[in-house]
Amino acid sequence: MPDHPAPRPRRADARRNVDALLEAAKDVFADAGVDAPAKQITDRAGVGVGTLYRHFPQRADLVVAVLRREIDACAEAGPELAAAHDPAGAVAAWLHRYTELVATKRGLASALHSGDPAFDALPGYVYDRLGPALGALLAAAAKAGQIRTDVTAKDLLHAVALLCQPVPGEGPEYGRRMVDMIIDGLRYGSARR
Amino acid sequence: MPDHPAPRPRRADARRNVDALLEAAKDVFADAGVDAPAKQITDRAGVGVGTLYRHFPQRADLVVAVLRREIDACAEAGPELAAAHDPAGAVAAWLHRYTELVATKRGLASALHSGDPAFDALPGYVYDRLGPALGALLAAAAKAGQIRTDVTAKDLLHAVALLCQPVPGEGPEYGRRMVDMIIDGLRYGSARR
Amino acid sequence: MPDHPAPRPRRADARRNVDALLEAAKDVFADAGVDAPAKQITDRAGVGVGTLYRHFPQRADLVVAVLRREIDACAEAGPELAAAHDPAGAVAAWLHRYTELVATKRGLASALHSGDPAFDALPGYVYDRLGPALGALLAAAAKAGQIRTDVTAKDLLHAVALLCQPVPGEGPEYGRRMVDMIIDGLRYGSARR
Amino acid sequence: MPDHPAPRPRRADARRNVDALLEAAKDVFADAGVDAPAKQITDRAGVGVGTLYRHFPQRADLVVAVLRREIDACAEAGPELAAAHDPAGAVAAWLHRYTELVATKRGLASALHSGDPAFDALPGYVYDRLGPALGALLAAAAKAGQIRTDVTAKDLLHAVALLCQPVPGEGPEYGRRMVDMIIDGLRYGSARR
DNA sequence: CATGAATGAGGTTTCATTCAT
DNA sequence: CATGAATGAAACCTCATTCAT
Repeated sequence: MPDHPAPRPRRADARRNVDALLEAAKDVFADAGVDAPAKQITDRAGVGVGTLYRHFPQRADLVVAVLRREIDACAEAGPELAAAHDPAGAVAAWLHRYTELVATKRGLASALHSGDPAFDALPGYVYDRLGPALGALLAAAAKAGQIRTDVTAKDLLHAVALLCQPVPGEGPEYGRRMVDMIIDGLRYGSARR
Repeated sequence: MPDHPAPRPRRADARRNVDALLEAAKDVFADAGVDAPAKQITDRAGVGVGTLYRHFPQRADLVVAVLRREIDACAEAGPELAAAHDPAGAVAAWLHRYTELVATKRGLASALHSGDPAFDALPGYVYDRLGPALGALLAAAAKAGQIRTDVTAKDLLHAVALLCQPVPGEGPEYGRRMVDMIIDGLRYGSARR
Repeated sequence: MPDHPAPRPRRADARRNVDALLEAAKDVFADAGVDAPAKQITDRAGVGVGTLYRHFPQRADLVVAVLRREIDACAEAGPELAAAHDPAGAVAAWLHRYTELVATKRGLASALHSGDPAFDALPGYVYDRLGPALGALLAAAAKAGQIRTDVTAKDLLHAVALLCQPVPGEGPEYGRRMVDMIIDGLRYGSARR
Repeated sequence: MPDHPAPRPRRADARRNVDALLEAAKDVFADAGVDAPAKQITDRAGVGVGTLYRHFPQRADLVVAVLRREIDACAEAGPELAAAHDPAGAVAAWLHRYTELVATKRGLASALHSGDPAFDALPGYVYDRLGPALGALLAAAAKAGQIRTDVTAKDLLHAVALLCQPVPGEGPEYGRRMVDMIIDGLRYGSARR
């Protein structure tokens, strides 16, 4: 498993700026696409443009950082959800959380397709981080006899990514319904067995 | 069924230019996204920028025209495919053809999501044009006893649009496999019956 | 006195087009300045742009033609006004008419100042045409003892052009008041004498 | 008396640029009219086009700034002229100075007539700034018994603006003669009294 | 002769990026 | 380190002019 280092400034104010930029960039990318003017991001983050370029010299650096942050947050949501739901419910809750990431990734689609080698590592990062996170929840639910056992985390990540993409003309509840349907499938397999 | 008029210039040279622009725009949009510079399109079409702006004053006008052209081409491909394949094969062939349109539409996703009212009529246009086209093929295959009868054209259009989207990190053969899987499902339902 | 030939097409439809263009250009110049798009003029005239360029190959040709038309119309208004008013009243009426020309000329000011030699003949044309026109009215009024006799047509044309220019921030009645004041001065001089 | 704030950049280099732009714009407007290409202005000012648009996002902003600068300069010329001439001579000198402003304003006429509300405040600004400036000179000259006392600053500003406008076909000495004539009128009234 | 489609130079404006403060 | 002013390349779009129809 490759390691994926993330740059972190030392000084507290610098770190605050980086955080603000990532938060702002996530929102702006969602609102206006990856090609949104840098000024829009720095204004929302409350910093000067120079600060953006100090921390993220290339636009791709910022995009990668935003996505990794989202991926990390999604991966790290596992334990908390496991504590708050029964095993199968935790899987469902986590998959719903995961669709947010899918939606984000979709917003960045044009950047990801740009061919810039800076993005090459991202798909691997997704599975490295999310595979184990979902895998643990699946294992727990399978152990509890609540879901079928023949579905891998990777398959599920893939299927949900496809089926739960936000569809033009449909609201977010559409993806929600799709996830619920998948969960039902997982449970059904368990019950029949 | 609402009518969807498409403006067509009178003069022969003007029509040639419009055609060249649409063809060029389709390719450029696929290569470089909807926000590609206008010059890239006009150069590929072999016309001056002024010609682009004469026929498509707004960027949205061009996008809409490209999509309608694709939709029309897809709808009109039905009869030819019906003649070249057995009924179920024609459905499969048409769905493969349809995935090209899905891929195109995906490239224009950011435009379609822009909220510009110019795009409002497009989703309806898709179903108005493609529903009957696929419907006819389905009916023929069902009549021949080759596929199950309880799937509507609209459902199928929707499912294929979701499942056969080109996936980042996967080649086009991925979508192909997915369509084949769906077709198998249609045939299987027929056999069981 | 130099002669000032004006081009006139032979065919009736061509002449109609030229007239329509001059009328349209006068209005458009007044509304939107001399730099208004040619299309605006041709649309208002109801002809194609090619027709404009056939008759007025240079923009200056059109400007000159519009002004000469206005000057001619102003000059030719003399007899009619003489018939409709008493002698001094005819002078006043004609000077009011003349302020319209001044206002027009003012709208074309930037063109006239452009240094284009095409405009060189215009100032002379103004005096050649309007001097006699006003002169005749002045002579009649002087002969009738209604106005003073020591003011030349040229002086008056000049003074009125200065004092009755439309002023930013003042409506057209301002120029009217100024003309009336001048007329009073002319009469007063007559009375005192 | 309303206040008319003028925005001034903080940084020294920014202020230098703004000054250079205003100076350049004044000259270019005089040479080539208000519609002169922005590039012409920035080249003369020795800055990039972006700098122009940073400080004056709209063309009207630049026009207003140029005019206010001219008005201010004219108003502030009073004391110096008062020190250099006898009282009536100072009035004459100031009115000559004022005709430069009139000429400038005339060059911007088409902009001022555009109906853009950005210009609405300008006429008021003229009288607010120049009324007191000329008023002080008039009062001093009247007190010295050199000119008549029954002419207000506003009347004079207005009359000079009309009569001393540069006339097509006449050089600048024409306006000079007109001002001198007016000054004579002012003195004559004093003498007769 | 009239038309209006095509052209492309030339203007405006935006914005990524650098760098003085 | 942070800021935001300056830069200018590059995009947009308009419109004067030509010329095929």
